[in-house]
Amino acid sequence: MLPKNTRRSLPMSLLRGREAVMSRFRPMLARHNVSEQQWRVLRVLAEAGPLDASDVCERASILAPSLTRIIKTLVERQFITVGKFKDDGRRVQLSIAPPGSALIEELQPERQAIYDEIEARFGPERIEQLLDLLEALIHSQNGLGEPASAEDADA
Amino acid sequence: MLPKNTRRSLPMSLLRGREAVMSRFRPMLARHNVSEQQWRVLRVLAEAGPLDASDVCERASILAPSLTRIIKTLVERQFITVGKFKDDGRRVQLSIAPPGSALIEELQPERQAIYDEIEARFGPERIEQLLDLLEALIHSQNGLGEPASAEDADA
DNA sequence: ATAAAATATTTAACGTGTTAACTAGATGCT
DNA sequence: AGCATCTAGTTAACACGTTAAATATTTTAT
Repeated sequence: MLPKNTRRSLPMSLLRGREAVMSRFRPMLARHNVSEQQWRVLRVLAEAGPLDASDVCERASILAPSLTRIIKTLVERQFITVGKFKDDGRRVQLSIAPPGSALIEELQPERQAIYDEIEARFGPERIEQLLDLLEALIHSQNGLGEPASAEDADA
Repeated sequence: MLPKNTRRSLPMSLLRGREAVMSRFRPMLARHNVSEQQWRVLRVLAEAGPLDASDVCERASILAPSLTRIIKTLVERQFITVGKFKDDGRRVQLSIAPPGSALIEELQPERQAIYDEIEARFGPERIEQLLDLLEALIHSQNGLGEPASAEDADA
């Protein structure tokens, strides 16, 4: 059956849930003039080393046109560097630069504190349950509506 | 402990989860030239009758500046009507108009089908679990970081 | 080798998210 | 009444989401 009201629907609840969590982190990011998405790009590059733009898009859940803009501002602020691959002139290699790493390290304690408070209020077990459910949800809906890539077939 | 990697974190998982669900509805909305947010406003007004702008913002999880723009386009397309309250010259009353109701009714079967497929893939029980967890998450984080309104005190 | 198809990224255009500042109308205080 | 304060909504400015189209490069097929 359809969700009767607007409040108990998957899209709305996921939106509100995300907002509830992000509202904790937003002030920290704002103080350092970094957007949510810029921060995700920095973290991905810090975690997974140099990557091409497509990989960053997928890992940070950012669309390519957005990433193009983000790259521009992060390079201007010297948080990342860009280079081209020798064997493929189309691809761009993104790497985190020292100021970028420094920012991540600087914010680490505050991130920790915020995450701890969220966990304390919601409960560590429920966080795990929620993450498991979300992962299952994502996988359950994978590769529908899209032209279906090769991997999804019956491998 | 902090989420080690970018994938298993609450903000990212909530974002991906929402995207997994919304990607099913987006083609339907696109075919009718209605944005996600415009659609939420229409549904809220259809469900809860005439409301002022603040109520719509809260129910549809849309910020006031966005709603101002959305109102403009929905009025132009005659999906809603606006009026002022007699007893309070600041407030705006929003009502759904016949073309708006018609659109909602027209899309109802397709919405149903999409929701059914999501449910079939993910499982009805897990949807309920997820909605319960999200509700708990939202309530657990309520009224933090904000100046703390009167109601939140110790009522 | 060359044209066609595929891939990686960018650009464009429009709508929304987000914060801050602004306007207008309502409330409260003296 | 008159002034400060609060509240509802709008405007402004900038960044991102989203789709479609464009560009450049690589791969595939002939």
